[in-house]
Amino acid sequence: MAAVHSDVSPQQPGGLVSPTAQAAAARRPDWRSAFTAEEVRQLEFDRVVGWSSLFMLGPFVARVWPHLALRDSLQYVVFGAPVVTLMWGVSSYFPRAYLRHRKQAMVVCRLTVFWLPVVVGVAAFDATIRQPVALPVGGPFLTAFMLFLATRTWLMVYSASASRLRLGWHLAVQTVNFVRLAVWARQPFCSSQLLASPPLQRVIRSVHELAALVAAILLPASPTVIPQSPGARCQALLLCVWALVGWLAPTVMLVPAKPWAMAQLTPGSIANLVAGVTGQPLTVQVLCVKRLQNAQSVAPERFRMLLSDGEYSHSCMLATQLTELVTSGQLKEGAIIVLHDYICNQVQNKKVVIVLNLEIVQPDAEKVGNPQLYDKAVAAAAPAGAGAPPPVENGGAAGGYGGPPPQQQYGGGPPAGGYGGAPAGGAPAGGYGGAPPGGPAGYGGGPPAGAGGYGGGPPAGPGGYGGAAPGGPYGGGAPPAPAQYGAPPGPQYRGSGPVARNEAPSHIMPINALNSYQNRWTIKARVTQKSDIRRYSNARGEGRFFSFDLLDAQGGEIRVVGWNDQCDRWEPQVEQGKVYLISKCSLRHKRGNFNQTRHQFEIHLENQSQVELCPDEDDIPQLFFNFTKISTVEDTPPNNMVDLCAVVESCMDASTITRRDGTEVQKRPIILRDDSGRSIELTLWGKYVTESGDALSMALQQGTKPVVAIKNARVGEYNGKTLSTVGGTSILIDPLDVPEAMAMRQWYDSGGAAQAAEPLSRQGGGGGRSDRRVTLAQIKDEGMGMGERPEWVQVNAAVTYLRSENMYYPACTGKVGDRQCNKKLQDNGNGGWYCERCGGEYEPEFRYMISMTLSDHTGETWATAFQEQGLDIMGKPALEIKEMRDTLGDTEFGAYMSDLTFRHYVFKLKLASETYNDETKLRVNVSQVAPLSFSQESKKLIEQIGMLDRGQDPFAAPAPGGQQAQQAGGYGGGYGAAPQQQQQGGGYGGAGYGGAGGAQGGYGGGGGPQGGYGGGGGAYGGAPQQQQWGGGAAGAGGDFKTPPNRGQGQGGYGGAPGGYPQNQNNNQNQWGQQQGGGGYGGGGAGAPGYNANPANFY
DNA sequence: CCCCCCCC
Repeated sequence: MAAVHSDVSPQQPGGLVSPTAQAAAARRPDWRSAFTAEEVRQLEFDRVVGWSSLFMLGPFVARVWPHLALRDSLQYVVFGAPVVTLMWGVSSYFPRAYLRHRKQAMVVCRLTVFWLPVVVGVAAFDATIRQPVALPVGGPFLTAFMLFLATRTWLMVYSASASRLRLGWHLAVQTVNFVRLAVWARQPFCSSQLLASPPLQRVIRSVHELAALVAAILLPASPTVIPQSPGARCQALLLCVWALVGWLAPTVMLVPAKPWAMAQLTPGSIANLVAGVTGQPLTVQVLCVKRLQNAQSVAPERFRMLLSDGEYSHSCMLATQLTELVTSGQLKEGAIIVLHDYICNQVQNKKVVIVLNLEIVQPDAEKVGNPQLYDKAVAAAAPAGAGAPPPVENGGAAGGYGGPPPQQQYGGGPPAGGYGGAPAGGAPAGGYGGAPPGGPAGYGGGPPAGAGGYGGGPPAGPGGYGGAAPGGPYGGGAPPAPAQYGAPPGPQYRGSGPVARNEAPSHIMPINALNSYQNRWTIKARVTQKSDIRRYSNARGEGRFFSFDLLDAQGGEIRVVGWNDQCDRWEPQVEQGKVYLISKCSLRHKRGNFNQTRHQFEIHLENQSQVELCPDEDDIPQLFFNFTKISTVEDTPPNNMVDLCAVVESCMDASTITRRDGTEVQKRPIILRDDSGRSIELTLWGKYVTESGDALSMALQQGTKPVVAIKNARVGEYNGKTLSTVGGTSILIDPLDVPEAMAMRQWYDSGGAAQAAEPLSRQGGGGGRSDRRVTLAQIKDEGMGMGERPEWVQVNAAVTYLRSENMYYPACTGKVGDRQCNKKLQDNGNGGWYCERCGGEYEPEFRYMISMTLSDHTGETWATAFQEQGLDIMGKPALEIKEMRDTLGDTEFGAYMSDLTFRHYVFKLKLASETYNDETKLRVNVSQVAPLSFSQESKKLIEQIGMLDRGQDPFAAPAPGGQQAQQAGGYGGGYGAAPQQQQQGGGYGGAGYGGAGGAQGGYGGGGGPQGGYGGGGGAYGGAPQQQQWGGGAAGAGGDFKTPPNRGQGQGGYGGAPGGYPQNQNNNQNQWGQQQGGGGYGGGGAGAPGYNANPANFY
């Protein structure tokens, strides 16, 4: 029985109860007696619902909490806690107060309820699903999740409006929710690459925010309206619809992300490619892959592909950074690929398309259709004045996701509302971001009536976004020459009207599109790493330089180098982490192993170069990671760079190392482990010891094992595999915005810590030392050091004998290179010392070379200690020992020496084989002497005992490190994963085609997060089966059931006007021009393009 | 215009 609640007067909370009963109730613990049976029923009901909600919300909150930004958390606390408390909590503890304050509570609830889905749902949930683990069940699972969340919201809204639902209904929903939670809690995270895309997240957020706003405005503000009334119910229902729609929209978009991409080739792709229409991912088939014959032998290997959209084909170049896709066999003939990023350059009357980023959807497929070469088709068609395919704006905003099928007859003039893109702007939502008021009028009206059709001309498109787009280029029949744009206009251009004016800013190019065909460019990027000034001197003289690495919003990386004067000029100005506009520099092929960026070029600063600080852009990630698991480092050749996300298991003490040139450097090894079941040693060098090492060891001392995200750690081969920091290494400790780090934390805290980790760096049984701890007997038994390479081990042993003969020698102080010669000098009899190696007389330095025996409980060995270690053992410089020996008597000196024996140390020994007189023997050199640390030794023993307990052999030799060298994946997956494309879409859409900026609109930087993905509440759907352009009107509120099938020409996807974000400076006139210029379609969907693992962006 | 990534 629903809705029995009647308003209770605040003045008479117990009005229905007699004073006697009230007094009795105050004395008695049972509060029920203070109320009527009806009230008691209501209160009992509220209590049950309240507690079950709390119980359910609790685990959810606990789970998403770590993923919430502070702002979101605060919102949750501010809005979420009161609603739960007021609505239900109070009713349990203070029923009377609850009744008295019920009205006020309802007001708070009502407001809060609008926020809850926004806060908990969008922020928290999006945060959790940014984890790029792609579960096969992700889609359906998310759908289920969304449904139930929506249902729950529904109930809350309903209740908040003073309506009542049967307890049974609540309980049923809660039960299902419990089940759902139980299932969900078992999954690492749900994931969808599509839903995880930043633009889509922004869109979803915007939808919710707008919906919340609308709901808040529509609902009456006075609490008196809230109690039972048909109006209140109606509002409640409206809210429920909103909740459902808000949640379902992303869900529906999510599920078919992949199937869409695979559905079929994008019609008109080739025409678009050649026309240089970018902004939408194009699904095409690779018909042929050929290596380019290159005149220069040094030039990198390049490939050419014949791409087909099923109807036409065109030859395109593959960017060299994608070469590996071909050489590794991933990209081959027949493959269905999605082009995410490409550029088209006019080179000597030929259109050269370079594919910068692609995704392989299907590695192998039957040839689709019978495509003809596009160039030939155009040539044949042009004279005839018909037939050649115009560039097709797929996913034109209103024009529908699939865009018109190429076979569509344009010539006959568009149907009413035709490609004018349907009044997309007319979507009620009006563009959630609060699209410019002029929006609908601007381009909604479709093409001018007099257009007389689209003219049937060959590619008319390019004229559009060149921006010149004079009113109505179509209709006239003569298409404007395709604009030479080379570089797509950047986000700056979006919606800013024609750009053929003088104040046109220079092109902001995606870094990945920089190429040697184009020298007027500007890039906008963040400095992710900056080097120190380095000085060098070589045959050509002395010089200095510095460099910094850039990352832009599309994930492109490139290094900038400044030499000499430019170094002096820019080094002080460029700051790590800041965003700059950079232009007028030169591009060179990158050389050498020092540049870890994924770009084939390097930017060099010149006299006229501009490096201009910009306000920060959230769109530009701080760092770009391409994480690998520790286990894969085993097969990574030395000197490769890897990015790792791992738990810091332990952190050793810092020590100072003397380099060969005598300079000193700090070193601090740490042990990393991850969920691949392996661990590895990472040596922090130099500044990393203090910058990161100190924080890490502090955290470890406090008992937490930090998670680190590391970019550019260098793989080394020493006792298995090790890692080192280099100048370009970045270490983030417990980064909140790196989902992988969150997942790693989650893994570690939920059982990962207890899992065994097999070390990739061969090392002792723990205690954090990097060399294996052995006994002297083991050295002999296992034949250590008898292989080709020396081995380093540690032993806990005592010096049992120090041979005093020849324990020091006169060493040559001459220089060999930058090191001291140290060869033994010959006494030439006249007080001089002669060096055979240096060929002259040198001052001697007495240095140690001590032969001694070491013993432990298992055996004994001879070993040699040189200068530094000798000093540690003898406690005095060799010269002093020499003087003692020369002056003291044998007995006294012998007593001094024997006093030095039977002291216990932890020795680091270098074991190597040595062949002398055809006899191969083990040579044992002491390379480090450390006094025994009893606590450390005890720890080690405890560990070893523990291993015995677990049935492991604490003395077992570790498995040899992987030796096989296999070229690491390099660009393959990682690169392809970067979402680089699309950025232009918004630009084109806005400027030229007059359509809404695509989803990408938001992506490109400058703004317009709302970039037109569909419009407000309902924009998504539409998808009526009409074969026309446009159809976008339907976008306003179509059904959400069926996603429009890409390529079938349904309208709808775009729907909304969103493309013109409000932060653009459009004025009405410009809109008008755009309408004229572009008219058809519009930017557009483009959503599927984002399934390119944007999770790598932070 | 071109630089070292360290140690046993």
